[in-house]
Amino acid sequence: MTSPREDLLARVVLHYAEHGIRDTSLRSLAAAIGTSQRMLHYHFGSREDVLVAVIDAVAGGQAERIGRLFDSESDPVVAGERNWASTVDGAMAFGALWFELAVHAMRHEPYAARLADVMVTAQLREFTRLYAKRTTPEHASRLARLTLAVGQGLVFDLLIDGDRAAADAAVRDFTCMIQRELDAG
Amino acid sequence: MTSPREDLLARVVLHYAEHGIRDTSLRSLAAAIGTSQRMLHYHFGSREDVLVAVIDAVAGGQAERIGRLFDSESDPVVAGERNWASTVDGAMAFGALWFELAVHAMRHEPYAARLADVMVTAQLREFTRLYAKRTTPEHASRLARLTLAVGQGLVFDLLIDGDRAAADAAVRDFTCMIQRELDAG
DNA sequence: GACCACATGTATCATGTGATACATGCCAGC
DNA sequence: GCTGGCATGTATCACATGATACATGTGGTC
Repeated sequence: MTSPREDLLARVVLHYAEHGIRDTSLRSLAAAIGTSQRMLHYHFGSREDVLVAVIDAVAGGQAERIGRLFDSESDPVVAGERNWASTVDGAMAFGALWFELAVHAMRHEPYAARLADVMVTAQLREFTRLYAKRTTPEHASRLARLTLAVGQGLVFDLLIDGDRAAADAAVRDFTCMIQRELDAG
Repeated sequence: MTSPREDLLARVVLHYAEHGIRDTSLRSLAAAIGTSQRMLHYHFGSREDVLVAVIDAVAGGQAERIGRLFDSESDPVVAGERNWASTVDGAMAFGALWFELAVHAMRHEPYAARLADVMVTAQLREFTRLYAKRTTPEHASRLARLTLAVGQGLVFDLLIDGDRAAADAAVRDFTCMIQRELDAG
C-alpha cells in the first residue's frame, strides 16, 4: 500500500518537525529514522530534493485540509472555529517546522510556491468566499486576511510561549468580534 | 565610536536578512561582507556565537523599540497603530530573517530566550497594560494577545504574498473592531 | 625605541558532508 | 530456474566547512 518512499517521507517529516532542518545531515537523519543515507539518495535524489518532498507533503496535506474544511461548511463563523481547531492541531504536530518551511516561501524559492499558496493565497480565497455571503466583497477580503492572520499569529505566539488556553480565548473573542462585524456590515 | 565587532555584526545581520542563515558558511559570509573567516572567529568565537550575536542584536533592537513605543503613548489604539507601522518596517527590513530567528525561539534554544521575550512576552505585557485602562484585566489580556497575533500574522502573510495594502487595510479594520470592543466593554 | 594589546592576513588541519560506484538481496513473470 | 527491475548494504571520493596555529601589522604608552 504505502511505498517505501512515502514511508520514509513520513518519518523524515516527523524528524524534521522535532529536530529542525537546518542542522540535520543526511547521515544523522537516516540513522534517526532507521534507514541509510544511501536510501535517502535513492528515493529522493539529493538533499534538497528531500526538503522539496517534505514541502510538497506538507503543502499537500494542507491543501487537502483546506478542501475538506471549506467545502462542507458554509457558515463563516463555524468555518473559522473549525479552521482554528485544525490549525492549532497542525501547529502542535509540526511545531516550528511549519515556520521553518514558511521561511522558504518568504524567500520565494520556486519549490515552495505551492506552500505559499496553501499557507496564504488559498485560505485567503476560501475565507473571502465565505465572508462574501454576509458582506461586501471588499470587506470580505479584508476580514479574510484578518482572520487568517489571527490564526497564524496565534500559532506563532503559541509555539513560543506555549499558552494554549490564552490562544483559544483570543480566538473566541475574535469570533465574537467577527460576528458583530458581519451583523453590522 | 563603533567597534569593529559592532560594525561586522551589522553587516552580518544585513547579509543574513537577505540570504538567510541556513546555507551561509562562514567563508561565504565573510567574503560577502568584506572580511575574512578569521575575523569572524576572532570577534565572535564560533559560528554559533555569530548567530547568538545576531539574535542578541535583533532582540536588543526590538526591546528598545518596545520601550520607545509604549512609554510615550498611553492610548491603546494609537499605540496599536504606531506598533503596526514599526512592526511592518522591521518586517520589510529583516524579512524572512525575523521568522528564521523565531524558529530558534520556538525550539526554546537557551540563547533565544530573550528573543522569545521581546517577540511575545514583553509586547503582550505592554498591550495588556494599555488595554487594562479601558477594560477588565482578563479582557485586556485576551485583546492584547489578539492584537499581537494580528500584527505577527499580517507580517507573515505580507512576507509571503507581498500585499502591503491589504495588510494595512486589515489593520485599519482591526483597529475599528478593537475600538468598538473597548467602548462596549 | 621597547613594549604591548588589539586587529588582521596566511596557511593548514581534521572532520563531516553530499554524492556515487559497485555489489547484493529479493521477488515477480515467463 | 533464469532474468530483470526494484530495493538495500558497503565502501569510498572529492570537497566544503569550522576551527586553529602562526606570523604580521598598527597604534598607543612609558
